[in-house]
Amino acid sequence: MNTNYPGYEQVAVTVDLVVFTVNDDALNVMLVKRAEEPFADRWSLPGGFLRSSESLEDAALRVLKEKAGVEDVYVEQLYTFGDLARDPRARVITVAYFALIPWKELVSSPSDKVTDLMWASATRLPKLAFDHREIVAYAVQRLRAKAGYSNIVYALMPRQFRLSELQRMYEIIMNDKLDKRNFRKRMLATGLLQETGRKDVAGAHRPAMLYKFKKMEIAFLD
Amino acid sequence: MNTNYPGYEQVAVTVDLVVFTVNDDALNVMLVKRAEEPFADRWSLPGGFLRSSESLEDAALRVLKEKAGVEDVYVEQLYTFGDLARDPRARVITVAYFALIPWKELVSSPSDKVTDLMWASATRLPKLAFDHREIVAYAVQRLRAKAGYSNIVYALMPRQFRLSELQRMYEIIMNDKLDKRNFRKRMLATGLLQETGRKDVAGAHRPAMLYKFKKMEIAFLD
DNA sequence: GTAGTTAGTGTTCATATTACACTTAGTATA
DNA sequence: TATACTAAGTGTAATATGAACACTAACTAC
Repeated sequence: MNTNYPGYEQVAVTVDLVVFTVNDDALNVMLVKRAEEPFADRWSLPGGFLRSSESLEDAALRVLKEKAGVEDVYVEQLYTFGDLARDPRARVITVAYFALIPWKELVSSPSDKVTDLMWASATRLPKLAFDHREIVAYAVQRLRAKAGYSNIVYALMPRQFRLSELQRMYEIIMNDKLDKRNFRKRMLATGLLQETGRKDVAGAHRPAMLYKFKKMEIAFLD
Repeated sequence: MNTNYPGYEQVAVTVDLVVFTVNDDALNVMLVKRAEEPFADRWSLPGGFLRSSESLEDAALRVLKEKAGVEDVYVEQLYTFGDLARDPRARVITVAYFALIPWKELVSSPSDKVTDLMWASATRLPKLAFDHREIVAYAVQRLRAKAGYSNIVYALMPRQFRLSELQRMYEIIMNDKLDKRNFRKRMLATGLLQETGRKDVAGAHRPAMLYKFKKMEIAFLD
């Protein structure tokens, strides 16, 4: 790079991802096992160095594709962590992103090739490398806040779903029980849901109407 | 730095500040005139390169002290901008912060020495260097959102103030007119305000009670 | 055909938000 | 010293919002 700038000192930049999915009644975070020092063999967030030929967002999408094998999912910049001691070897700042992926998109993805990958409950994380525990905590906080005032939860749902599944999603993320009637009233009042006309016939009980989102955009509510 | 890391490529990191103050019935942003290329003589946000010996937050505070001559003001990380083309000379990503400073703290500060400095209305900015216009727009959006659900506006107020001044501050930031009675009811209901017992006697009218904040911390409301 | 399971539906009550107009306490000046 | 001027300060009624709450419907399994 051009080093004409005065005051320039070398700092490395990485991009780390907090990839959320909901499965097994829990909010799960994607972790990868580090192969190299520092923190070899320790679980960590998927990430990588920013290349000089790609934007931050491009880097985040690249990591997401490499590690999770997915594209076209919800990604948002979270925060930039730059404490001096966060990497014991060198000065590295990391731009953290978070991503939301419906579980169904993951089981069909080619990420099975990656062996040193796990999904850990966001509330029961193993020891993580660097300051990644702090990054996850921040991401959970952001996700909960946004679930409260936007329809961001959409990004975790499959294409069609029962209202009870949508309610369960909210309950898992917010870690709270919701009233069925009030929930349905509120959701339908947004005008963002559409009946598909199809019913799901799973189980020994009354079939449920399947819904989908009219648009996939994330919007502020109220 | 240690370059053992695989995949590392050189990227420079700067910190830029969107410093807000309210004066003259307008939300103003601090601008400095660039001395050097690129964008020499163009107005820009105050900023500087991240030094390898300081954290991101330290860098933001350093810039704030150098350019605005203030310490102990509200500072919050805004967003990190990293498009490829944002700096025509080299690959530079910038971690943007925004700061809130009561106007009264500025007039008494030694920043008068800095000559190439101006305060521009956030809605009537001159042409800015780099992608700084976009950064300001993002900061305004964040400030407005936070004014709606937190007491962040406190950070723009002097130590003592009339309720009508506080109302005016909200009106300027939100660009909206508020009802006097409802505003006072709501503010007093938060329990965060305290009468000082002193009245301000400015002008040919009934004197107003002066209030102060019980704590300076920024809190979420409701 | 009976038991089991989830889907689906309205109303009431409490709380929060909005709209709205007059009196009070001071200064300036005729 | 009375009158005009200005901003401070105050309450209530109407409306909208959010919370609590229980039964019937539709299907499968046995």
